[in-house]
Amino acid sequence: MTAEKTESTYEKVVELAKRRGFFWPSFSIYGGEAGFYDYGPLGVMLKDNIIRIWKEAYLRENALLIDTPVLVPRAVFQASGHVDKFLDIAAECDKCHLRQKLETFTKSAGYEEVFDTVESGLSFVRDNVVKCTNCGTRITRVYDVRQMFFLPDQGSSGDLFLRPETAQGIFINFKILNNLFRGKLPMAVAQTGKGFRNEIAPRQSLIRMREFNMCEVEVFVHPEKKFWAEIEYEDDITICPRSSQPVTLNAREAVNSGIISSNAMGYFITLTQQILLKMGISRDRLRFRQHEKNELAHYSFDSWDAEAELDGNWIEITGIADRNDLRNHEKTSGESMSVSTEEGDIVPSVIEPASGVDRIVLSVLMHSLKTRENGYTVLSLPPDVAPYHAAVFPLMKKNGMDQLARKIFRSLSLNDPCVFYDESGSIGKRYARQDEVGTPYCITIDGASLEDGTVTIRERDSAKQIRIAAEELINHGLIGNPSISLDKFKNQPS
RNA sequence: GCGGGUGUAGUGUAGGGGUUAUCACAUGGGCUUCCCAAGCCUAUGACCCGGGUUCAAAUCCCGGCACCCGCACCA
Repeated sequence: MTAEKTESTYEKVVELAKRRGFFWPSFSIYGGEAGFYDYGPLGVMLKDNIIRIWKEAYLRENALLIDTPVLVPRAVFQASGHVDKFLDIAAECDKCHLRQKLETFTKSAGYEEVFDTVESGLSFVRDNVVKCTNCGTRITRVYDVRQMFFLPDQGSSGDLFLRPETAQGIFINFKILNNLFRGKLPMAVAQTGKGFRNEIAPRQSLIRMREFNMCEVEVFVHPEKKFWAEIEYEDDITICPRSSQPVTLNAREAVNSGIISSNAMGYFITLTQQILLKMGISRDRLRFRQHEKNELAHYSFDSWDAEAELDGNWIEITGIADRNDLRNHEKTSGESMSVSTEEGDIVPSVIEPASGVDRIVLSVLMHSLKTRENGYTVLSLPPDVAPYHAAVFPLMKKNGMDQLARKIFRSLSLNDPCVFYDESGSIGKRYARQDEVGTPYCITIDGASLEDGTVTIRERDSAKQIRIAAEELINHGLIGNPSISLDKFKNQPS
């Protein structure tokens, strides 16, 4: 009676995540709350590594970092358009209580209207007969579903909202930041932090959460040129332009041929690909897709999503949007957002690469999950993304091997705290436990170590090992140490 | 939000009105073991929550919550 079921990669990762401590549903002793997940010990380390890689990549672009509040007064999201546009106009059938977007009702009745406000929706259903798609009753009840959480009247000037994106914290500080940057353009400002969206139907663990981690950069460029820097990279990118077939080419070609609209857009699409690959996303399971016109957010007029393939579905993990927020804030606040250039005063345009950290964490785990021929699981994470860079084991807990192993562990962890010590169970069990959480190297102290100070170091993916002086590892570290590069393991026996 | 399915140790599961609630793996301790989840001994650990039916509910019914699938949604 048990149906034949192949476990999806998603299910394997969720099971592994709970069992080994990457992430699990929050608040579970009180029944849980949909859309919230806790990061466990290994998950925090993995997530922090992913954020670090992102941050380092943008520091190399001379980006400025900033950290602004999660709670934001109404005026900011009034100006950005979120208060008015970041909501769904919904309707409920009085008889069968079917609730869905008003537009879903009106479209199936043959109308093309789009609704921005409850008032426009109400007057439409007064003037036109719109029937329930389920039971045929006339629709009269229209209401709005806000996608921002908010705390009514908690601020000194009224309502406080939990930010749905970190970006506004950068825009409203534009003048201060640009002064710190000595008035130059182009300029990039980066922020990492939490965002909140009141998802109606949170799903798929880390993919759609109501509280989530984001990494956002606002790149301020000259509005006509939209130029950041020469695109030096020749990397092939899989590109899906709006309403046409996917092509593979590098960003410079794509910009020159007009497939990608600006230098800055092309530059940051390439940079995004490089960052995602470094984090452990698979090249052949990554593509960049341009938004259809009707898909664009209210603030954006061109947008490309980096999408990762997960169990056959393409999921957005980063969005690169062309937006124009400074003008809104200039208009609403009365503060000038213009910058003096040789061609006169201009209000910069914004190119925004924005990443969902949690979705990247899940994608990296799913893309890294491998199964050995013997059925055991290996997480093939990039060494500097893995929670632990190495594990140290005494081959056996006797003859002083454990004392020496602990000593070597101590020395290693002075320079690199991401090292794990384990002396329990058989050696094979310890290797397998580390494989499953992606630890790239296992260092074993054996009988010979006691004689000459060498240890064996086993590489995760090949399960092969070489012998090396412990001092070499202690002095030169684990990540990027050429004496333990992958080719050193190639010709070793299994 | 809608419809359907599922909820039993850390994980995966068996059972299905009265059981000391099955099994495996994992986990702790011990023995053994000089390199890949080995073996032996031993210990800990579970019926999602609330209400109802019943002499008796983990089991049946209702409600809630969570997860999964489909639809809708995804600024």
